[in-house]
This record gives sequence, structure tokens and C-alpha cells, in this order.
Amino acid sequence: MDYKQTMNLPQTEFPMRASLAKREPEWLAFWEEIDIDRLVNEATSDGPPFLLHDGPPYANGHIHMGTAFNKVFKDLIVKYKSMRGFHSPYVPGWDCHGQPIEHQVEKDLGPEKMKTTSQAELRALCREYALKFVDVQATEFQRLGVRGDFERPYLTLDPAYEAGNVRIFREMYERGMIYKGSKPIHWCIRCKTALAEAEIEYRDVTSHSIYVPFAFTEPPSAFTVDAGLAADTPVSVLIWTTTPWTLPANVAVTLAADAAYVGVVRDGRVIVFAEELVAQVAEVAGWGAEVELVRGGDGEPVRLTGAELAGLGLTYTHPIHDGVTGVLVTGEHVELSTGTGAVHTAPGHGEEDYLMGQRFGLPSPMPVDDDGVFDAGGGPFAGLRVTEANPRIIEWLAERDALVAATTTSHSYPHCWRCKQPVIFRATEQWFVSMDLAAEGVRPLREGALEAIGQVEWIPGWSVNRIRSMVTDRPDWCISRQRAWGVPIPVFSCASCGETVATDETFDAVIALFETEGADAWFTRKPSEYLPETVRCGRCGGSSLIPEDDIVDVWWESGVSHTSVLDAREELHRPAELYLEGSDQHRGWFQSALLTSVGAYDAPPYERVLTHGFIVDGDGRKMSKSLGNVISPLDVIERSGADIIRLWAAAADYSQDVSISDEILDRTSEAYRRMRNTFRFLLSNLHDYDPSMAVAWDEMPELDRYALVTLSDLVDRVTRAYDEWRFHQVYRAVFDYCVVDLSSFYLDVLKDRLYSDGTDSLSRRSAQTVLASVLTSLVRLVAPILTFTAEEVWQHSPESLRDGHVSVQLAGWPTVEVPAEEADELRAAYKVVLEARDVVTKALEDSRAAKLVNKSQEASVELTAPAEALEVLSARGAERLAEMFIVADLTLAEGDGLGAGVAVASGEKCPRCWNHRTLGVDPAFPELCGRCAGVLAGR
RNA sequence: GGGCCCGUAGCUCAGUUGGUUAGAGCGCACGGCUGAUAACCGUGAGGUCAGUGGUUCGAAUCCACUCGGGCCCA
Repeated sequence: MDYKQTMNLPQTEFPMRASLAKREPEWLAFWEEIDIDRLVNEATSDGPPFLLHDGPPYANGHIHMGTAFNKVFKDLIVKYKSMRGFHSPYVPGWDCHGQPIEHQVEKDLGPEKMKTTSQAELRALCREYALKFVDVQATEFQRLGVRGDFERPYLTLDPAYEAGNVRIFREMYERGMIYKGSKPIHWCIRCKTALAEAEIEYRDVTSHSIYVPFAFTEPPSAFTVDAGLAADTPVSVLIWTTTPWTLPANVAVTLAADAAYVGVVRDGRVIVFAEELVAQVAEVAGWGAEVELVRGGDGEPVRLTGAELAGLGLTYTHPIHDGVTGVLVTGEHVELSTGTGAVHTAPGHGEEDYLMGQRFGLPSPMPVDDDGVFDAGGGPFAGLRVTEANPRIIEWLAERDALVAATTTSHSYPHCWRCKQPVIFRATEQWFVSMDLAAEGVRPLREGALEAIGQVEWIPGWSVNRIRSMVTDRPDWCISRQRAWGVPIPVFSCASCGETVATDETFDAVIALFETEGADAWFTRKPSEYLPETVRCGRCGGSSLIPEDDIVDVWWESGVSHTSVLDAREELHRPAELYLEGSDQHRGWFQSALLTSVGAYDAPPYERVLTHGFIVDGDGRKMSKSLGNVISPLDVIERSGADIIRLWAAAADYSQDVSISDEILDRTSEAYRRMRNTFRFLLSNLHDYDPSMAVAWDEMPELDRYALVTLSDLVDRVTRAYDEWRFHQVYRAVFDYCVVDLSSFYLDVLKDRLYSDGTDSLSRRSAQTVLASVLTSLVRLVAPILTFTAEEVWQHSPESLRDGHVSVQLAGWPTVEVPAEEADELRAAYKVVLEARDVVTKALEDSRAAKLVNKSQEASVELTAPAEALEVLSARGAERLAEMFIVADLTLAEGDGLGAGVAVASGEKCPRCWNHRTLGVDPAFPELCGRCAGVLAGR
């Protein structure tokens, strides 16, 4: 007889093979059909708010693993929070303006077409480009399972968004935090345009290399009288430069604070520079092997550190301009490998020079116009182009005996990407956010930002150190860009006197203009068309105004999303409960959002900030085309499915850099399959169950109660891990539970009861009661992570277990209540049982190796245990223990330690349940064991 | 060069305030089962805790330096 038909074998439509790449799109269609985002937001509308505000990725190109990781991360948090009942609307955003898009559009157009393209047309093309990639990325993010308001995302090019920039600018302008200053930028004199770092190509060139002594106005005594030289011995500091044309703009010489400086005696003068470089300079200058140093009374060379020298308050005669002097300062950027250790400093012509100028309050002359031609500030070189001026300046210095050496050097120098000509560093008018200056009665930004940082929760904790040190040390924020694709700096200048005009009236008008027509109108309309007639220049009363040409830094734009999005949208609010981005955003969005929020409202834009590491390869190296280690999320979706990416993301410790490799993805897929099979087993044994059959706690076999305790522990552990942002521990706990608690123990033991006991028996229904609880809890626990698979499980679950929820995302969070005191007893007792089980399985393995038994059901076990353990084990009973160890029978005895002996069971194999028992106890079923006979007899 | 951070078995992670032979799961090897079957169960082998030096009775854990890696600056 085929007893199979008489048993309750597993049945399910839930496929073992996931085929995620094929099935996931079907679930996406399902969610779209039921409008899951709206349903969740409605269901949680009365819940406490938990707003995760999306940082906008740049709308340029396809998503990569970093953006995929970030979005998946956000999605699992939003889904967890909404399942917990929080109201967590998620509005994805995109950063649409900026140089990379403009640059790409310009490249696509080509130089010829560019010439005939108006700014308005260029902006239209940029817009088209950005919107195209918003669509591309939106599709890709959704394919990853990300849920949100993709119907109505926020875009930084939306008119209302653009207007928000003006609101913040106005607040900060009126609070005295925004000023106009000058700053050196890369400038192409041929294209007459500013260049961003990304538009610079570095090439090797041969440049002039000159060593110029700057004569001190008062020779320092340390190098003269103190060393036995005449008090009026001329003393100079020797600088080195490869750009002679920047000398007219010199204002200072920067020394290395800790380096030693010495004086070389040469033709009756003293030339001071770094001791380390004496031999090098002597060679270039042709001084020969014997270099005479200024020596003190002890015969040792006179040495002063840079700090000491700068501390003397010396001034020097300007190398070019009569009657002008410069000063000595110290800075960290001074190198001692080449040059003289004394750096010619022209704040108008170099980044570091500019920073030195800021720090020491130096003037910042900039005598070069847009074409690279010296104006009157060029002194004797006025009217010359800088390139022409170089040889003339060298000649001029030589004539005045102010040239120690002139040679050439080869080094890498920035060039324009367009015309391939060398660029220059040139100070231009720019707009700045001041970190330390503000209107009367207004707290300066740095101070306010630092306090705000202290009010925010930073996760992980070290993250606060990073943002704090950055805000503490950062220079003023240059917010203007000489570009077309962006939001204008919303101010005007008076056509007659040049004064800046920015008043309540103009701001109101500009905000209204942007809201109705977008920032494009700034470039197509005349101010007279939208400004009130009453607007006048505050200085000269002029009424003709010129709109500012520059646009605002894109970091500013994304930063103001707290206003343009959180304040502007009804369903959102400021501050957000959470910002979540990669660690690079300490310099980027976290900071631009903080500074604009504190600047405008004196309050942080977020309550907490969570940062994750970067995605690197299996060896911890960054992904790059040249290393050939790039893994595309789109490929992984195609090959393995989005849930594999989601599981990988959840399993990683995001507080460090996160590795991905083929091996890691393979391991992730294996873990996925393990969990999937666990779900499949649960589903397949619940096909004939509904909650009306549920068995009460008190009626359950002890093992089932213990199983509920472990489930309850799991729910607690997982919930805590989610709440404490430790997602990899969620994964860990769930996975270990599936493998250790369920698969290798509880489910393995349960098979006999589920398959062989009476369909409607208490023992089987009790097991199913537990399995139903495990299934409906577990599927919820993993739903934020395995978003597709959880839905698939949900839809395959008996309808009676779904509580009327059309999607698992609407099913809420599980709770499993167990009596606390009894739970403690069970945990303690089963610790002993499981230890004994380990001993038994080990003994079984030994007897398998000895060819004594094969399956554990063939074994008869004698278990010995010390008195204390024996008491616990006896309390369960030998029969229950045999069931839990899946052996034929078991006897207990007291012994020194835990030990197990194995013998071949005496009974015969029951053809129905495959256990080794005494058969034929029921004459009606001579070949069956007693239990199976009872089941078939309907007892 | 500076700021912040990281480096425990092939992989992903545990290792409380320094304290017995450094743990887990996966993978791997071997075995079992064939009523979770492109599944399931068991056993086993894997680690100079990046390296060096130091503090200590005792360090994966504290300190210094070195090496390797990441982000951001320069």
C-alpha cells in the first residue's frame, strides 16, 4: 500500500527557484496597480511622523552601486518605520542644475553650434538632458524596489524649488551673512571664461623659473650687526616663481613656520632663504661649491625659523612697484623640496595665496583684465598680455640686479578643455557666505552651525567629529558660479553707480517671478518687466538695474531643500527626522543644508544624520573603470534580482566602507535561498490551516511553546536592531534563526508530527499554530529588506493569515507574546536539551562512520548526564527527547558528563512514518506502528 | 601633507568596562537522507585578531609607529 496518500505532505505553489529577475517586475506592477505608496501613507496618516528626507542624486547617467545602496538603505528604513505605524512619506529628489550637465550639453553641441546658441536655448537643452536622466534613474530606483512618490518627485529645476533659493538668500542677505568679495578662479583668457575644476586638463609645459630677492626695507640685525656685518648691509628674502607675471600682484612672502632660514653672503649683500635648499639654489645660481653663510660669534650659521623671521615684523620693497612694501607670513603649504622655502604670495592669483590673504587680511590686487592684459596695476607692464609680460619682467628684474637666477622648468600646468591653452589664476568678483560676520545682533554662522551640530544626533557617533572639524575650519563659502545652467544670484546692480540693489521689494518680485515662470525668466525678461517701478538704487537713486550674471553653487541649491521641499510640501515638515547619505556629504549636502538652515532660521534642518561608507571591491579598493572592478546594480538585478542587492545592502556594516564582489554576491544569493526555502517549508505545511484551528498556549506541547519563545526573542532582537540602526544585525538574527532555530532543529523535529499525525490532531494543529505565527512574523520582519520576496510570500500565504491586508507592506509589525516566567524556564531547560542534542548528533555521526546506522531514526540512544542536567532532561521525558533528537528511542542515565551511546534500534521501520517502532500493535494494521494505525483508524 | 574612519578564518559578522584553549553562520571537505529534493540533516578542517614596539601579572581589546585601504581637504 502506498501510505503517502494517507499523510499530510507539504503542498505549495510557492516556487523553490526565485527567478527574481523575472518575477520582481510583476510585483512592481502589482504595487502600481494597488497604488501602494498612497495606501501606506493613508494607513499611517495618524501615526507619529518619521520623515526621511531624500538627498537628491545628480541627474546625470545611470545609477551605480553607490546610489543603489543609498536608495535601498533609505527604502528599508522608510518601510520599517511605516510598518511600525510611523507616517513616513518618501519624496525622491534630483539635483538638476550644474556644470556637469551644462558641460555635457556643450560637448554634444560642439563649438560651432555653441556659438549660435543663446543662453536661453542652452538652458532648455540642459533641462531636457536633466529630465531625461531623472526618468532613467526613477525607473532604476523603482526597479530596486524603492517605494515613494515617484509621480511627484522634487526637482531642483522646478519653479517653486528655484524660488526657495531666493527665500533663503534673502534671509541670509538680510542677516548680513552674504557679501561680495573676490577670489581667484581658473580663467581662460582666450575663451574669456571661468573654468570649473572638471574643465581643466593638466599638461606638462616648460615654464620660466626665476629666483628673485626681495630687499628688506630695514635689514634685520640678526643677519647684519649681530653677525659682525655692517648695519646697512642689504638683506633680501629670496623667492622662487614660475609665473613672473604674477609679481606685480605680490603682497607677501610666505615662510614655513618650523623650517630654518639662513643668510647667504653674496657680493656684499645677504640673501635669506631655507637652509635645506642652499645647495640646490647655489647650483642653479652658479655660486660654486663654496657658499658663504652669515655666521654668528660662535661660528655657526645664523638660523631663524620661519616663525621667528616672520615675527620680526619686517617689510620688503615691492619688486615691481615703487613705494610699495610687502610683509612676511607663515603658512602650511610652503614646500622645502623645490624653490627657496619662501613663497611669493599674490592673493589675486592663487588658491593658497588667497587663503593666506584671507587669514592675514592682506590686500588682493588683481591687475589683469578678462583678456589677460595688465591694467594700470601692472605698473611698467600695463597694456601687456601676461604671456608677453613674462620675458619683459625677467629682463626688467635683471636690469635692476634683482634676479639671482633665471632658468626653465618642466611641470604640469592647467589648460582649458576647450581651447587647450594654458589658463591663469585670476581673482574675480564673487558672492560669499561669511562664516564669521553677520549683521548687528545676529549670531555669526559658524557659531550657530556649531551649536546646531550639537543638537543633532549623528550616526555613527564619530560622524559628529567630522562635520564639526569641517565647519570649524572651513573658509567662507563662495556661492557664485560663472555659468548658465542654474539659479541666478537674485540681486541687481545699479546701472549708473554699480551699487548692489537687493531689497524686500526686489526679493518679493523675484520670488514671485520664479514661482510663476521659473528662473529662466531671469535670463529672458528685463528687470523693468517684473520689478515694481518704485525700486531705486539706495545710493544714487538710479532706477535702471542690471540683474546679476552669476548663478548660485549647486550645493546651495540642494542644501535649501529643507525650504523648497520640506516647508513647501504639505505632507512634509522641517526639520526632517533623518538625512541619510554617504560620508562624502559631510562636505556636501549635510553641510550646505546645515549652513543654509542655520543661516536662515538659526536651526538645524534635521534631527539626525546617518552616514554610510563607500562601496568598494572585495579588496577594499574603490571601484573604477581602470581597475576593472566595477559592478553595476543593473547587471546584478538582471542576473540575480534586486532582492539580492537589498539583502547585500542590509547585511553590510554600513559604518565602514562596504565591499561588493562576485563572491560576496554569491554568498548573499545562497543566504537568500536558505531564507526562501524556509518560507517555502512554512507555507507548504500551512496549506490546510486557518486561525480557527489555532491551539492555545496551555494546550501546546512544550516544544511548541519553546518555539514561540524563540520567535518572540527574535522579534524583540530584530525590532531593537532596526530601532538602533543596526540593519546587518537584523539580517544576522533572521538568518541565524532560519538556519539554527528552525531548519536544523524545530522544523526538522516537526516533520514527523506534521506529516504523520492525524490531519486534525491537536499535535499537528499545535505545530501549525506555531508555524503560522512564525510565518506571519518572519515575513513582516524581512519585508523592509526582501521587499519583493516578502510580498511573494504574503500573497502565497493562506488568505486567513493575511488579516485582510492586500500587501505585506500594510500588515504592520509583529508581536509575539509569551508568559515571561515560563519563557525563562523554557530557555533554561532547552539550553540543556540542545547541549544534549549536540552530544547525541556527534555520537550518531560516529556510529554512521562505523557503518552502524545511517538515518538517526534507526538509532537507539543511551544518554548519560550529570545529576543537574539529568533532572532537566528527565522532566522532558525520554520519549519527548527521542522525538527532539529524531531517534528511535532513548534511555537516560546518570553519569559524570554528558555522553551518548548508540545502538541499532530494535524496532522495525514503519512503512508509513519511517520510524523504527514495534509494528502490528493494532491487529487491523499489522505492518504499521501504533501511532500510524491510530491515525488510519481515525482515532 | 592635513582631518575623519577602517583592517578578527575564503565571505559576512560577534567578541561587554583588557582576564580561561578568539566565536557564529555561510562557503569548503567528508558523510547521511531521498516525504523542504537544483532542497534538507550531521561531522570536520580553516585565524601569527594587518605588522612592529610599548603599557600591564595579563591585550584582538589601551598607547605609539609602520603598512594597506576609504572619504574629504591640500
